[in-house]
Amino acid sequence: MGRPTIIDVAKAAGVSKSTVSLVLQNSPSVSDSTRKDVRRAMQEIGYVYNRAAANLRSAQIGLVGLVINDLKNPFFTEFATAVQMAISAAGYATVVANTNEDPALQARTIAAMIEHGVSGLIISPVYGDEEASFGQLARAGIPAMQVLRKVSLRTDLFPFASPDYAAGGRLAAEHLIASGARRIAFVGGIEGRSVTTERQSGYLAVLAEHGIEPRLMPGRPTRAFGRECADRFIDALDCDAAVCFNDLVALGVSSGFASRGRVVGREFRLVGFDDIEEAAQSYPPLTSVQCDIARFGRDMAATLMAWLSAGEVPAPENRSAVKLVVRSSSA
Amino acid sequence: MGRPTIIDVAKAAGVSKSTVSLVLQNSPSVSDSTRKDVRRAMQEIGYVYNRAAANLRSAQIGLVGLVINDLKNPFFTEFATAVQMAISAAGYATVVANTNEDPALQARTIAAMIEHGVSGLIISPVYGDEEASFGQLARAGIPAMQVLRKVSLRTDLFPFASPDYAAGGRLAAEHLIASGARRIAFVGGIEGRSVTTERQSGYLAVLAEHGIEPRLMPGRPTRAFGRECADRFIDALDCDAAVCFNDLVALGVSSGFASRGRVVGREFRLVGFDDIEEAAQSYPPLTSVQCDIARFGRDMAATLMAWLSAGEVPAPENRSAVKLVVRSSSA
DNA sequence: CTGAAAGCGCTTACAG
DNA sequence: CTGAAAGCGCTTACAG
Repeated sequence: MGRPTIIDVAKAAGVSKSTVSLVLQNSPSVSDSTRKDVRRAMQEIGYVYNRAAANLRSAQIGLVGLVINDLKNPFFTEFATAVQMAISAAGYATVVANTNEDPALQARTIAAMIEHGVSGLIISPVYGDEEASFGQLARAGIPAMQVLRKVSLRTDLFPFASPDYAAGGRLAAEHLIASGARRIAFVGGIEGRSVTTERQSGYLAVLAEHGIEPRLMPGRPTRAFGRECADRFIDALDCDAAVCFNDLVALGVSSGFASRGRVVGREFRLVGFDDIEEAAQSYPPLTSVQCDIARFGRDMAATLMAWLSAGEVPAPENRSAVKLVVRSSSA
Repeated sequence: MGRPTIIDVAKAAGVSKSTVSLVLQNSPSVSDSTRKDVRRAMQEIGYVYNRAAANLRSAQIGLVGLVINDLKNPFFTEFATAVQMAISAAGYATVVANTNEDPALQARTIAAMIEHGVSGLIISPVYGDEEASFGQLARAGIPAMQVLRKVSLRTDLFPFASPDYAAGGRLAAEHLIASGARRIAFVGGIEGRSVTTERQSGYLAVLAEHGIEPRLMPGRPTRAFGRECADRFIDALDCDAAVCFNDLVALGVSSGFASRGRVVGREFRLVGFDDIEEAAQSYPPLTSVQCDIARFGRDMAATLMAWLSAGEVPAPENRSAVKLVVRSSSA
């Protein structure tokens, strides 16, 4: 016989199904006693609201898509959980998917989310083939924000927001120079990608101002790459400090130093980027550019909600402030 | 005018809407030329399938809920991404939510997912008030698996699966004894919780067999607690080894030792639990009980799919094999 | 304050 | 192989 419907509730309560529907929507035009009867009937027969049926008739609201390029990276995990919890607190549900840096998977994921009727999306996109993913959204006319990485240039359609990476690069480099470092490398980040370019740009600008030669060591944003670089610093390169593309690389450098019996700090100053939770917990504690990613996630959720419910289109580009948290890895 | 519907497609292609529906379902009873006409019409007018409407009429399939107690913990992150990607590969969508160890939030989350019409759920539950969460599922008759933590005892309704924690505790303790350790602590895990009890039980059994006095140091499953314990080991306690509740605690102990200028290994042997990715990358590399959580996640996805689509009810309780990965933190 | 009717975009028998 | 009709569980005007 399946789940009870509003018709079953109406029968049990002795009213019409319209009245039940009004109760469901907390309409003020239902008398208190009727409301109570209906609510009781729902309890008794175990009624559950069918949101899909409701959405079919009325405007589609209530489902938001969250598409993340690498959900296993703690920086993105923290972002995604903050967004999801804020959206859920606002009464929306979230479909989350990890696209694993795979453009084809991202395109399929977005197609599936559109079919499932999401009202809007927040996308931390993969690099590559943006047309396959963003083209569908443009045609469907679904509000979508791109965050953390600017991949589509159509920021009129897909407003972009991220922490101010360039400013973070500046802060890191200035701090190292102020601490006395002079031979400063920039470690990690895949060449040509927007986030890499931006994080490097602040570093490059500061070094140029001080007449210091930059040393770029591009590479994957992983602990493993950081460990490799630690060996290069110890065996071959003449550096006294490094700004890392992210904290994972920095933690890799730090652990590489440890495995060679050395400790980053005064002799080799190290700065990470993102300030993931682990940065403060590792030994030595890691100096890092703090993006306050949980707060950023909550802001993005609020921005999308305002877009969906009040039609407030976000600014095409928005950069949030960052700051440097100094710990003993650089002092 | 809104999005095009199958009626618009039917008009554009010059067929009835039933035929369009059959094309959508890849029914063999539509001629190839008709199918082509219909597909072309869909392209031209920018039709997108409305899955909610389809589900309303046919059996509800296609949406699976994934409810996770602490999505920021890398162990659960790795589990959740494995499940989500396997489910998505099977053509289902996933609604994911982090319940943040909050029973009330878990109950609200599950209620919302039921309203959104999930066909089934995979739940790594929070401890406490299980009736509020599982009661709804029982009444709604929705297939749901509890994984990683056994919270509801109704395993007939909510089949339970997890790695074999007790066996993991055994392996860890046996390895330490075989390596020569004699004063072995068990560090972390909140007292009385099922996972703690199980992980401790293997350790306790092995120590009893060898006539060794156990030393339980219960506590939060975090890096911070691990660091605290490192100080206690160095300053006060007479121990030569520890089995940790999870890798986070173990990494905390290891980093606590490092901050005191010492390195875990021969002088103090350390074993973690879960074998998260970081275990192999940290210094010194961490010996850990490997649960192969990604594979476990894919298995759970397959089990739920089989339940939903073929009615194969999972066994009430299932434990998957674990193994010990020995690295230098214990040798 | 409440009821009867139409409709949201699909699928599902049932004819032809 | 294709079409006309009913129905999935709601909401939305419109009467009363």
